[in-house]
Amino acid sequence: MFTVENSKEIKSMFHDKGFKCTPQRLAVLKVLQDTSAYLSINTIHLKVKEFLPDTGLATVYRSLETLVDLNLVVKVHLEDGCHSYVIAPEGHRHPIVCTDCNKVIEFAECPLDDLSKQISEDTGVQIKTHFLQLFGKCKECQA
Amino acid sequence: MFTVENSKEIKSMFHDKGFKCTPQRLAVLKVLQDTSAYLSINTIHLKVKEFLPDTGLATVYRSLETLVDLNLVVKVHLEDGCHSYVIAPEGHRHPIVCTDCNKVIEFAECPLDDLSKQISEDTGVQIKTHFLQLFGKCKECQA
DNA sequence: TATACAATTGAGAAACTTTCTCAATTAGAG
DNA sequence: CTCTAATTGAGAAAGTTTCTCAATTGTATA
Repeated sequence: MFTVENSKEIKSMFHDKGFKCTPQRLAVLKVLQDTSAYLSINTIHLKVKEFLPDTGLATVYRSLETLVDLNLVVKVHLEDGCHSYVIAPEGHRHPIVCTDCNKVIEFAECPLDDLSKQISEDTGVQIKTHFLQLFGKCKECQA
Repeated sequence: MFTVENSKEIKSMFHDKGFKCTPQRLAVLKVLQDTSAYLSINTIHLKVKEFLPDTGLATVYRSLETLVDLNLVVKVHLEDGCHSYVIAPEGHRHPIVCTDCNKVIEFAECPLDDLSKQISEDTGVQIKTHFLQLFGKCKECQA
């Protein structure tokens, strides 16, 4: 059977929410853990089938939904096209996406935390969440 | 025939890029101008057909592509689901989307302009663009 | 104003993405 | 080990987006 790193922790995360810890779900998680880049559903499906050849596409959709629910994975938007997924960053961070290789680099600061209160006062809108992605060219792709 | 506000300016924007100024394209633009909320393709199609009943769905797709190319319209992502459109804000601004009524409120400051250089230095990534949306509850929906 | 041409349109087909259905399987509690 | 409910795979169905092509239309030019 197939395992991911820290599988005990992950197992209890599944159980805490009443989800079963299935090989398919772990495979989807592992694929994303091993990549740290935005992957489309189809790419994830292909990579999962290297481990578990019988995995159906619908299961990949369902597994991703579950993993997002557990905050282990984030659903993201690329500039053209939607519905890609990446392993969730720890804490409150935002990704920089390399437009050449799709790799994700995180940066620590969130400039919105301070600004949100200011904006709430200025506009009267109760700010609840925000969505921020940066796009650029990573070191390797510059070379 | 159907006109939008500032139609001369808009007409020359089309011509400058070699696009024709068609009633369908103006209708799509007008629908978005009159709403200032994120609208899905289907909603836009319905509203356009109130003016031009024969407009096909494919034309709405194509018109939106053209309007995005002209920077008159922005393609955006809502929290669940994709591919909605809104009239482009002037200058470099980001939207606050009301999660109750989908209305868009803009705020002037872009916190990323200053931060981008800092992040480029820290991470070695050449930051090219960024994507930022805030979500909250607008004044009216709070009442 | 009339003409010619290339861009645009509508309609439906086609491609692609996502969700649903259901019988068979399986994880996990007892 | 057994039982049960959750999960799975497969394909159908639904939904979204793009493509094709003949007919139409905006506009540059005369």
